[in-house]
Amino acid sequence: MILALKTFHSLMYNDFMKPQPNHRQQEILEVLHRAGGSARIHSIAQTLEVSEETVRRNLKHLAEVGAVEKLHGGVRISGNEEETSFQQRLGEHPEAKKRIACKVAQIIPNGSSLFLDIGSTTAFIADALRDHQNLLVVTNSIAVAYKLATRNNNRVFMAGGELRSHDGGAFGADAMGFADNFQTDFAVLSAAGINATNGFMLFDLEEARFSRLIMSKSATCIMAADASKFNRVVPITIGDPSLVDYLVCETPPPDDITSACESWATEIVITN
Amino acid sequence: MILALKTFHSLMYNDFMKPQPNHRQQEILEVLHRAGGSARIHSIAQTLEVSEETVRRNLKHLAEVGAVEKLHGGVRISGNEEETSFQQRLGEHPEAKKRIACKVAQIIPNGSSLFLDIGSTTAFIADALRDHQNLLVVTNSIAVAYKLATRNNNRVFMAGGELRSHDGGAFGADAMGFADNFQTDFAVLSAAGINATNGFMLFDLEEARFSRLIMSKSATCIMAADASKFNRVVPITIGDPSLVDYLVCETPPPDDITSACESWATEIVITN
DNA sequence: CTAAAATACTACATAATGCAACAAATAATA
DNA sequence: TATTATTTGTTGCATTATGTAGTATTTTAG
Repeated sequence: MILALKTFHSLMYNDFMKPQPNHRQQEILEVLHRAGGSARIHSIAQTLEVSEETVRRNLKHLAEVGAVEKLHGGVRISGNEEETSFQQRLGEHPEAKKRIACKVAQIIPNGSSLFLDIGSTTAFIADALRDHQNLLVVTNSIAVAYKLATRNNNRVFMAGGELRSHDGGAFGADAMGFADNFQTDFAVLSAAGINATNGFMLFDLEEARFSRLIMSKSATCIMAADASKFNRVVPITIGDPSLVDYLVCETPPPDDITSACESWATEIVITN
Repeated sequence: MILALKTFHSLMYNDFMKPQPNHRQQEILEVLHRAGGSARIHSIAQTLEVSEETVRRNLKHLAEVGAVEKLHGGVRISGNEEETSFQQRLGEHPEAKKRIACKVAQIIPNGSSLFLDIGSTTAFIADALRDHQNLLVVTNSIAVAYKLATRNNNRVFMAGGELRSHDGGAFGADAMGFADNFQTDFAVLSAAGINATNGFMLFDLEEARFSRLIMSKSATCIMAADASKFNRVVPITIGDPSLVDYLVCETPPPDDITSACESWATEIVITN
């Protein structure tokens, strides 16, 4: 009898039930993100100190939701967004990101002070700001710093430390303390996922912490996100979405996100 | 019977079956991207710590899908061209600096730890180190950090702070304190002037201070300088020239500098 | 052109990985 | 506390990947 029940349960579980979000899955996504988008099951299991079967099971759920793609021996984050290398990420939705970046650059006047976080969209924004002058830029992204330093009388403040190998970002307590010195006109952020319930989300806890900090230390907060981010499964929320003043995207978001933005007092800016 | 089955299977597999996605292939693509789009099978195998046969097998699958093109002895990513240096070509003696940079890169083995200071020649050296692997790089130059971070499993430590607008360098007490954390195999410096009396010289006091520090904190010190630096009038001396182990230049220096180098126990390396 | 070296391919044995079922541990709930 | 739901670890077996050795091919050097 008990046996029969258990068998029935496992059938239900394996074949029909939609798995709920699970903290282990968040951990796995975070490990994947830190590893640059792909990793071996063995290494994930070792990092999380669990058995490989556990990793496989949770990966199966994530794969069903479409968050990851399973490969023999390993896994990679699905979608083209979270690709293997930073340079590669730059090439994924270039046209949408470029349009978004132009729009963001229009919002920011010459002489502004701004935080720029790390991310592929942010790198495009740095490009779009190349003709701006007298900016004061605070960033933890090597790409942003490289593009904006030594130009147009800008002052660029780069947070130091070890640069993460997959995106060239400086994180940790030192970077947070560095950013804490500043109070700027704008914070320019990017999100890996947006939904009406949780607001703006990222894959990485450190990125989320940094984003929270610079949101709180700027007068105006601009979030940049292309349409692929809408209602995407991402583990970590960035923080209070009502701190975001503008959401810049290339197509109008779904209705639930639109109405959520109204409740957050977030203005949606669409590129044309 | 079993043998027959196995043979049948391997026939099926090799000749007809579509290969499954495999994490090894993902890893190979990542290595290729990091290596700038092409690499030798031998080096891929070494990087991934697997046999060359494994690399060849997976490369065969990737080639069937059209992701890569196989060459004898190596492979390259299909269709893609990789980025090259841009801004620095406008510099003073690009061809000499490039030759010097290649020579410096030959001195530095994979897996080394090194300081790289700021300077136009140093930027070329960073380019020349693009195929090195597992480097630990400490720098205060945004250009160096940008070129070497997110490549080949390097670890890059960038000194933070305000980046000088003319060269993208981080200086000051914070940068010095940051560099003071490290002890490296090599220090790679450049000089703005060299003469027999004063040794190596720079225009900028902060640069000179930083150079002195990293000279004292490295086992081997490499000075890069093109011929235009010989017997040039420059105000600030870098420090004890006998700490410099190698002087790399593209033509032999004048006799007085050559004999001075002998007294400093500095070996002169000429590019050919 | 020829010989030597490096690279590539094949076959097979071994190792690693994936999968399903079940047992044990943990958390949630009444 | 007892019960149930959920997660995790383990085992046995099928599938896939890898290393090795032998051989063929291509490249390089002379």
